[in-house]
Amino acid sequence: METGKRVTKRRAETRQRLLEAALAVFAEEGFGRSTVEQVCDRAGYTRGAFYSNFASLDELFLAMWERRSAELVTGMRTTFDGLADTELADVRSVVERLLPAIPLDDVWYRVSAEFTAHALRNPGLRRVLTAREETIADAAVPYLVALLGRIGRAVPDPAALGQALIAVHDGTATQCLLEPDNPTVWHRRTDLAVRVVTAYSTETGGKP
Amino acid sequence: METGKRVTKRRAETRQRLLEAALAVFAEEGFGRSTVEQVCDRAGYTRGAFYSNFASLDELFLAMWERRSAELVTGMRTTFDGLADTELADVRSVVERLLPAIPLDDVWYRVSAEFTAHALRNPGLRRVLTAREETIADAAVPYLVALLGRIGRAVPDPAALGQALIAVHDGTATQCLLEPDNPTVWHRRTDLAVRVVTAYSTETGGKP
DNA sequence: CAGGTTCGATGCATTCGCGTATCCGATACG
DNA sequence: CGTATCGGATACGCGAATGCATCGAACCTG
Repeated sequence: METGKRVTKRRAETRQRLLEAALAVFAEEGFGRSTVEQVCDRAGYTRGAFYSNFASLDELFLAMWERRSAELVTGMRTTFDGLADTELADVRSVVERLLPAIPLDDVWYRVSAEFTAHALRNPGLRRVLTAREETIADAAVPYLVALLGRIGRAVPDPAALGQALIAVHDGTATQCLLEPDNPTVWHRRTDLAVRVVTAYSTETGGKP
Repeated sequence: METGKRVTKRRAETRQRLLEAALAVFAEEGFGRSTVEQVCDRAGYTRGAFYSNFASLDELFLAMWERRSAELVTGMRTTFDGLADTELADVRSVVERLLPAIPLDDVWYRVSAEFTAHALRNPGLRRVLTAREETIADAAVPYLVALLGRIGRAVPDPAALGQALIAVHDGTATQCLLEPDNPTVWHRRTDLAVRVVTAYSTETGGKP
């Protein structure tokens, strides 16, 4: 009786499996070189199922990306909630708690990078991407600000810090995944984050 | 009589035009969705010419990327040389001289982003990419260090600064090109660079 | 300027991927 | 339970892109 959706059930399962398959296929082949059939094969369906659920590969790509990145944000949020009361001494310790909350998934990052390139070509997708980045910043920065407050630091311009951290994350993520076995790169990633957070916050009077 | 290359002349021209066409086509369509024929059409040749010069689109992609990125580095070098004697007061003025030397080319960045994604899938290309980043850092950091020296600042760990700046550049470039008409993003880009350079350098005694 | 060589054009066969139209089994509903 | 609807499979035709094999023209060389 509800308005709109009259049909459901295994359909969700099918969609889900197609989306998962797409992530894997895109990561291996690259989005541009991927075909509808590859995705269907991996998901265990035929093209009929695909076209019954999506109009095009582009649409699937977008749907997959949105779902996945949304999951990432919620994952971040819960992780943040988990570390409510931990020992915090300085900026470095704060960063070292928060950074691992953003997992560097090789598979996801490949797809993510291609989505960015894709978005740069499609004005419509640009808004989607920037909106997502805003969401991420809005999710992370308040926690960061709170934690910094606990060690006696204030953040004059949270939005600027958010944008800076996203840039730092993206940039260093590339470097880390290009040389996953080079520990130096990873250390420098943390270092950079620490310095940026420091630079965007100021010491205040006392710590509780 | 020289060993090796016995043939040349218009071939260079052909190659060149194919490479240029490839850049444009890849930027518009994305590498993955580009075809040999599209590149040839834009260059004014037929597929015969292509297969006579390259074995595959992948090979062309790599060749084009290498040429272009090499040009970028030499371009940077000459620009740096040009600003030998300019007024420099503080870190910000230094950054404001150096940043524009790295042009944010929309077309190139799209291709570049896809190449990165491509490299993440091909171990062989990873080395190529990291090597190029090293080259870029090696080209830029010495100038930066020298300029900082002129305003009484030293850089304890130039390599770390190099990696940090590359990350910052890549990350903020994405943001700027996603919202090219948003001046805030651009300002923050410069800001971030200034703060990072500041954080990675220390004040010394006097300035000449 | 004559010779052979090289470069790029052309034609062809083939494979690949797409999108649709149709059919059959599964599923919800009365 | 029977039945109507839905979801995915199957089958088909089409267009596009590939890679090669061959041909004619442009190019150096002596």
